[in-house]
Amino acid sequence: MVLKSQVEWALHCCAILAGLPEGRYLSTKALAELHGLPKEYLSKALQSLSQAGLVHSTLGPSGGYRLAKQPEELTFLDIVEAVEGTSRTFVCANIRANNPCRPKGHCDSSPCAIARIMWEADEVWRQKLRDVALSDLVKRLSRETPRALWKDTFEWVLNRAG
Amino acid sequence: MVLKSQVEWALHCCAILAGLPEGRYLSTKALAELHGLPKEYLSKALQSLSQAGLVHSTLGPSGGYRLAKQPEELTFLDIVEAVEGTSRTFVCANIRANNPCRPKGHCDSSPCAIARIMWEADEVWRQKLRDVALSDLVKRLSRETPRALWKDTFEWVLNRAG
DNA sequence: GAGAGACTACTCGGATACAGTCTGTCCGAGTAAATCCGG
DNA sequence: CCGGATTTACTCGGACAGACTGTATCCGAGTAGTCTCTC
Repeated sequence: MVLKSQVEWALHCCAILAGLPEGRYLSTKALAELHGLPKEYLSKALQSLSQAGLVHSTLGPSGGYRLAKQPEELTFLDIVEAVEGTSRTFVCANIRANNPCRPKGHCDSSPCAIARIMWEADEVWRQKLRDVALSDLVKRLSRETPRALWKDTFEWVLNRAG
Repeated sequence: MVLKSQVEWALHCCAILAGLPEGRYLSTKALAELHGLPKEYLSKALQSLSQAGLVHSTLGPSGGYRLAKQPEELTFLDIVEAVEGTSRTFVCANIRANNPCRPKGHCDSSPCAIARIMWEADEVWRQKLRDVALSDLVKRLSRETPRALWKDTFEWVLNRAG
């Protein structure tokens, strides 16, 4: 059970988009080159973000993507769920219903205890991701990235931004 | 990103095995019939538990599986990791290294901030699963399952146990 | 110089392969119980 | 009747296919800005 690589890509792209000046757009091509990723496939991840309403897109030359909200209002969970889907990581097939000792017509009043425990764990995972805003990520990255590289990168981005 | 169905099966099987008297074994066939599962495939889940050292197996007639430890010493995480593997749910491809602005020979001192955040979330998920022992599950199940069904089930199991 | 039409660059979506994993099945190796045979 | 060797029945464990999802690529349709050509 591993998250798709698109999750990582989407997070990196959002971090870049968060540093984009208001009103500017950055194309899939630029994002793909910046991260060394296949453009066509990366576009699928960005489409997911777009469909989830996290980013806004514009067509035509100098088109591309920008964030649809402020970085403070976007959480890790928003991005992860946009790509990975919102369904829980544990699905309960309710196999207890197959117990041959079970009286016919017996109906379970509540979900299986196993499922509830697994869902609780799933929920703390999601909560942890909800607690981190995109702005927090940008702060961390700017602190940990060498000053020169950070500056060069955003110069590069601005040259490519429409 | 969804856990395999074998995880659910393994948890249910361990709950049954936890109710088995000391020294008795229960076969894959019995566990499969009890849960309405394909015997051959369920055996793969049990093999995983066996390889992880969570259960002990015996061959021959009246052979099968029993827990290798006390239910208090087995956690949800043990069982989940035995089936699903211990690797993290987020893998970092370190795509920041592909940044064309990066000076040659630059070496990252620490893992990417994105990976660290994702790994923290992964860790709280695991911790939540670590906090629940198999004995806790059995307690919950015995409380929530109708008395008669609970009794009949273990009678059925004891008749099949070698 | 201004406006209309053609052109270009980009996004978006669908169609199409390829690979890896999950699901499911089969058969062989090995063992414990049961049986058989000799004493 | 008893004990040991043999047979048998049953188990686990690994090897072997099919289905599904994730990964990756390509191409066409639609759009907005740009360019060109005409008046």
